[in-house]
Amino acid sequence: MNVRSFLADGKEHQDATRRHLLEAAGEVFSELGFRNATVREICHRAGANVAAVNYHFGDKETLYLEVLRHAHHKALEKYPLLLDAPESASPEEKLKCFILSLLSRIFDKGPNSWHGRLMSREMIEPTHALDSLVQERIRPMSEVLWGIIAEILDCPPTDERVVASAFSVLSQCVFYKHCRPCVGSLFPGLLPENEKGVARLAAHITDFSLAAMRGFSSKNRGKKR
Amino acid sequence: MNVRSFLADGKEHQDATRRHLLEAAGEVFSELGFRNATVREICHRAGANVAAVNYHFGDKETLYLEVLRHAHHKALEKYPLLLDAPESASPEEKLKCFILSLLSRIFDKGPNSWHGRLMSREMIEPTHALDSLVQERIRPMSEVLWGIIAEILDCPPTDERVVASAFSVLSQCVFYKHCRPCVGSLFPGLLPENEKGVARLAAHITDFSLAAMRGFSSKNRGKKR
DNA sequence: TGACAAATAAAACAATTGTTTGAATTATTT
DNA sequence: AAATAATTCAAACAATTGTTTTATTTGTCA
Repeated sequence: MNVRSFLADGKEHQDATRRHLLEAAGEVFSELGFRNATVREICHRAGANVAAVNYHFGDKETLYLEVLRHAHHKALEKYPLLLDAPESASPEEKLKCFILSLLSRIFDKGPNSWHGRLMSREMIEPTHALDSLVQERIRPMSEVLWGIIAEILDCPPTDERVVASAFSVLSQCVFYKHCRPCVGSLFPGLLPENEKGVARLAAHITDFSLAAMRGFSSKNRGKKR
Repeated sequence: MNVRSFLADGKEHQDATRRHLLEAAGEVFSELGFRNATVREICHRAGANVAAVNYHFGDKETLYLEVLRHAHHKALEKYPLLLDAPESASPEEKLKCFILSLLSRIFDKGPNSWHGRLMSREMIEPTHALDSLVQERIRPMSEVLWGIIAEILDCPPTDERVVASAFSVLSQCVFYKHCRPCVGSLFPGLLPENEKGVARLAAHITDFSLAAMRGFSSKNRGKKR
């Protein structure tokens, strides 16, 4: 069938429709979810024929998998897990960077803003792709977070309080995305509209979580250190 | 068309198919969402003909609205906002009850377990019904929570930290439901499987949030009291 | 019991959607 | 330039789904 992907050597001007399909599909999938997105709408936005998806990707599901992979790659390329935090930074500083990076990915605007939305949607309404998404993307991210929190709590990373606290941090980050219509209807002022808003939200979540964990680790006092 | 709903006086044995449709629709809608749920599957589970939905409710969307109303009524009937907490309880105790009640509604098992799932789904993938859901159900709930947190933080209930902290509490509660497949794949031990698991999760969220807010309010020290 | 309304059932309708087909067009190679 | 492969396109197919229609059954009341 399509052999060009195996020998794409500088011929980026080729595969134009394929790339257009990936971009359009990313938008449509992130807006409507896998099942509600229609191949016709995707092809329309890509300026391609209805048969283009099946010709270039085989079927709708394979296209979706390719879109997820593409988004994963692009999102982490733009926002590394800890942004520009140096290895020597304190765990508190790293946590702040982690939260800001995650929120930035989730609330990214611009032509790639659908990356975060697609990931959020996959977490809520999982397809067959969830397993690999968790293994390749979410687990490594979680392990970084576990490491940071273990340092803050002064616990081994496998301690249940570490995992629970990590989920508490993550939950606050994804909440504003998952429940955006709800939050917007309830208290519009808290929804971040720009980079400044994202930073403000990140600051709150960081403060809240650090205060919580300081309270936790104060119970440990005397056990370690 | 159907006039029995206006004069249903003790004739509960009537409207059997109507009730069966409501129950079946609740299950199917909560499992698949509004658009992915099919009238045929609902009618099949209700043991009714395909035309039953249109005969008894007019169309699929009206059925969905009726199901939401039904679920709202039943869920709050079973789990009041603060459970059995007395009016004189401390705000910390009230917060604990609030969180346990919310989690109980979300993770309720049994024949009515779809109530919480349906609400969660409506928050994530809203239909036209979201507005009334927020006004009738979520806003009153939030105002109770704001009041509790305002007491804990010793702030006026309109303070931005109160609203942000309330969202931090809510986010932790809904996270395990919204991201259940993800959490299960990442760390299965934390997903509550029974009443005891729900209580344990509620305890963690309460501890975490109270510790966070104690840290917050300590910054206020000297300003009030 | 018989007339009338309510409820149910089977079938069909109309719209949507993923996919396939086969011809036409474009690009690449010999 | 001719031949071959790759791509695009219009049309149609097959399956699904919300809704409607029409006939039949059930229940109620005079």
